[in-house]
Amino acid sequence: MSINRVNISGNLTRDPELRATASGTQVLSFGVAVNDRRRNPQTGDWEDYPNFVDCTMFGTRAEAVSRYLQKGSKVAIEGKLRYSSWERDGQRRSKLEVIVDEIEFMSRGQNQGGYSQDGGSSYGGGYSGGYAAPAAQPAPAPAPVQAPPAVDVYDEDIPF
Amino acid sequence: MSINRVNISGNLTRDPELRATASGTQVLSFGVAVNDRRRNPQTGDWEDYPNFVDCTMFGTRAEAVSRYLQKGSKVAIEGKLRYSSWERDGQRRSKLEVIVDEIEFMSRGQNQGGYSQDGGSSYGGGYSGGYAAPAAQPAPAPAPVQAPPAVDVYDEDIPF
Amino acid sequence: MSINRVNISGNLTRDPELRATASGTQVLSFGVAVNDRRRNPQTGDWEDYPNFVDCTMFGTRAEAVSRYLQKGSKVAIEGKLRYSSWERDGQRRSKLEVIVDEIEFMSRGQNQGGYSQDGGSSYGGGYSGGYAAPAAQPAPAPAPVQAPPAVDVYDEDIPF
Amino acid sequence: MSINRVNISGNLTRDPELRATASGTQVLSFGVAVNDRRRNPQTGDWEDYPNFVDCTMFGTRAEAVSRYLQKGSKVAIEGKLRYSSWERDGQRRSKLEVIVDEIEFMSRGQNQGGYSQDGGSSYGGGYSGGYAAPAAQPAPAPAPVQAPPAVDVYDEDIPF
DNA sequence: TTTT
DNA sequence: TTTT
Repeated sequence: MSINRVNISGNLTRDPELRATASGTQVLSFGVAVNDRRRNPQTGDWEDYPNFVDCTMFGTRAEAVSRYLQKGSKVAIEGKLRYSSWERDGQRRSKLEVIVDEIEFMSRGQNQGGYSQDGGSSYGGGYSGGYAAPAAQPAPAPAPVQAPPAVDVYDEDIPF
Repeated sequence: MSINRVNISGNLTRDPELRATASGTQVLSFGVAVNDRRRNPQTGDWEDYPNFVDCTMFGTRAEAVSRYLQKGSKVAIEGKLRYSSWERDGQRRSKLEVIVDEIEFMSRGQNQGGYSQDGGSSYGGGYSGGYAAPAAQPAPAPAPVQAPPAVDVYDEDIPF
Repeated sequence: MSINRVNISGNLTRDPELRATASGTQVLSFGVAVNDRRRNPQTGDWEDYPNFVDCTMFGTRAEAVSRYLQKGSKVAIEGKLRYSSWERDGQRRSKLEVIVDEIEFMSRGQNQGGYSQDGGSSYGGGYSGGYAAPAAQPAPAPAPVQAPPAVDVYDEDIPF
Repeated sequence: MSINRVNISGNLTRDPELRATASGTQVLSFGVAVNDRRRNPQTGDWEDYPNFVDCTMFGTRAEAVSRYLQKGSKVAIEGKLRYSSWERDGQRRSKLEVIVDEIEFMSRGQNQGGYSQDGGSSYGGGYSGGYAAPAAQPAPAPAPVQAPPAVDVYDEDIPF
């Protein structure tokens, strides 16, 4: 009954892969980049140092979740550390990964459009709950628009 | 040297309030509703049971963060539990709240528009990083749009 | 599917209470003091500021766990925040507590040895595993003994 | 501004190693075995499956902490995941480890007293606080004593 | 092997 | 490379 708890947030580094064990358990694998915002000592600029974390999710939710994730999706994850080791070419190898207990969708992922707006309504197609349209269900093409003003934030030296 | 760690996600239940202590430290207060998705035993429907958590954030980041938050904003928070007690009308009162160490923006909140799109580009003005336009900086009114198809998810009995 | 996670460590502020719901579910209640070690601005001494956290544990483990806990026991706990509210004397009251998912025993509790000494050794009696004899299995009264040499630590200004 | 949080408990798999960077920062390295208690599907017995986690701690506390730890010591740790990668023999290698923010001592470790007795008490020497005598300050050999009754716990099928 |  |  050790304590073994991980909470991370970040972006998928690749599309998730879904497979099944011999006994039929669904297994979803994906990588998450958990960024550390640090100032580069040379340039003085804020930079993201990624921590690449392999994640695995089991069970019926694995299949369901897989439809909402793709490379670039932002997620918050709760899970446990799991160590495994094996031998390759006479060399001992090991890895530490995260077994996912909970996952929350923080973006609607690539190509999922839909951040659409109703003229003036308070919540334009707002994203407000951890749910998202399946990646497979494309939204109608939205109108052109500029990139979000994230730069402002850097200008203000606020590296949350 | 105790362990004291909280990780929660949820939506602001009210606009945040910014004040300062006598010594000038900024203090930001807000409430977060952390929903438990449970099936209603009566109806069999999935329902959200809210856990209302008071949050307090100190320091220079408090002021910066305040500009990105409003009622309804979705956030992920990391912090510590803090207990306080006082007397009112001869009655002992106490509360448990969360002192915020980290906060991540998961939505662009109410009235922050801006999820604008570039016709066909992969990421329509997407929200992709925990940054958002200040609430005080209104976006031009966007075109009307349907609500997101969150219902699909319920239809499939997937209560993440 | 919000994130809702708490990890704390501390000492029981009272003996745990075990009861059962109408439907027979076991419910264990106890308080935990999670100490913040801070320097007193007046005296400059390290002092413990307690955060009193109410904890509740459900299910068959509740009964099992109850036998290992008593006032003073040190524990590490993993759980979730749960909010509840009610009315008393026409006044709205609410509380935030921790629903326990995991508990780890960090001490053998009160009356179970009492900082006793073997002639001269600095610390009579190791503790090394997270398990302990049930509180219900009383140990013979130990001999009086001095306080533990925790002072050494303070002498070195190490306030973990 | 990502969330990156780890809470684990377990035993040191080796004595910690203290070194310093070129710039003089202290660095403490140690391994922690975080056990999963699972039933062996073959035998039906409860068994510990270890997750080996490398931990690194920086700064002045690293040196202080090193004196309280040794192989076998039980600790609770709070920290962050950190990824690093390098090349060896033309092969890309990487690792995921935990950067320690907080550490709490849960045992007095191996060779630090050893279940010694004060005349008659069952368990000589309580442990109640997260502090311990430095490893460097050896205790006189304690009297023989029975093993702790951890077996009781297994007998009752309670695998906390 | 890598995301924003 | 491994702890209890």
